[in-house]
Amino acid sequence: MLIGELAERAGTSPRTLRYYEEHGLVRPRRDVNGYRQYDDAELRVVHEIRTLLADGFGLDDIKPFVACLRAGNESGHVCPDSVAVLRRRLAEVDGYLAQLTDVRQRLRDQLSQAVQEREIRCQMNP
Amino acid sequence: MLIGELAERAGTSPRTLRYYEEHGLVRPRRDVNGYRQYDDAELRVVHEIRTLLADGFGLDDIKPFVACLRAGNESGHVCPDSVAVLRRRLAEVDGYLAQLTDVRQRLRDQLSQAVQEREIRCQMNP
DNA sequence: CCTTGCCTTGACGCCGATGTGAAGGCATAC
DNA sequence: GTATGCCTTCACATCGGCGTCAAGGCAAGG
Repeated sequence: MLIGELAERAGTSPRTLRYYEEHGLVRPRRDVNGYRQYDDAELRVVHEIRTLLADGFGLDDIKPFVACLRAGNESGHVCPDSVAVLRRRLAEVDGYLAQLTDVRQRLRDQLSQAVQEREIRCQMNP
Repeated sequence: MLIGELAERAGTSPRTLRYYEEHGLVRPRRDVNGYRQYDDAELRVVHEIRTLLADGFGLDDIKPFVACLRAGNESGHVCPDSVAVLRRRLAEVDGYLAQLTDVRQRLRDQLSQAVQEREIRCQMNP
């Protein structure tokens, strides 16, 4: 499978696949041409990468998951390193959630306060 | 008040204040030197900017709030434009919260699944 | 006069995952 | 031969809120 085909099958671009390779996440063989040649297992790997990216992981965080898959495991998140990353990310997400919840509360407060100010002003200029 | 003093009083840096000015958020007079000269009201403005930034607003979003303050209002979020931005941002934050909540759920699922796999493997290799 | 310490403008660096060319090689079909 | 459509590497652009030099002006005190 050439890079274009894998890109299409994975719903991404050749540029992106080369970027993953540059960061050691994907390792194609090379044809006599110099063309990258991927086997079917790489599709699974790329899907894993994309899913984790969508969940907010960085490429560095994703490495253990890929290694775990390559080690023959059915899923990438059963290995100790993956679990460590999962825990770290979970803590991060909890932090963001707390922050966002605070922000949301402040926003609501400010909105309702703004509305009140308006009502007061309307009573003053009837 | 010179830029260094305002920066210190606002808990930020001269570079940052110049950046705000570049984006039309702060408008100092100029001394004969060419030095920026700020009056005390600007401290309030800078505080508003910093608070909103901390709540995730971009500099463009903040403009209406500053304008509202300059228009003589006691708080920057009572003007219609500010309220519009507040609403938009609230919707955004709700979106992020939903997303993060999903991610969090997936993370927890993957973690518990990983733990289960482990237990199974331990039973197999006692 | 020289140092110190403020100020000025201008411009590049960062971070991360990609887009977007440029310039060229290879393969297949006409 | 040439048109098409893959592929290759190299390298700059994006977004935002600054940090961080660089090179220089101005003020005040020794």
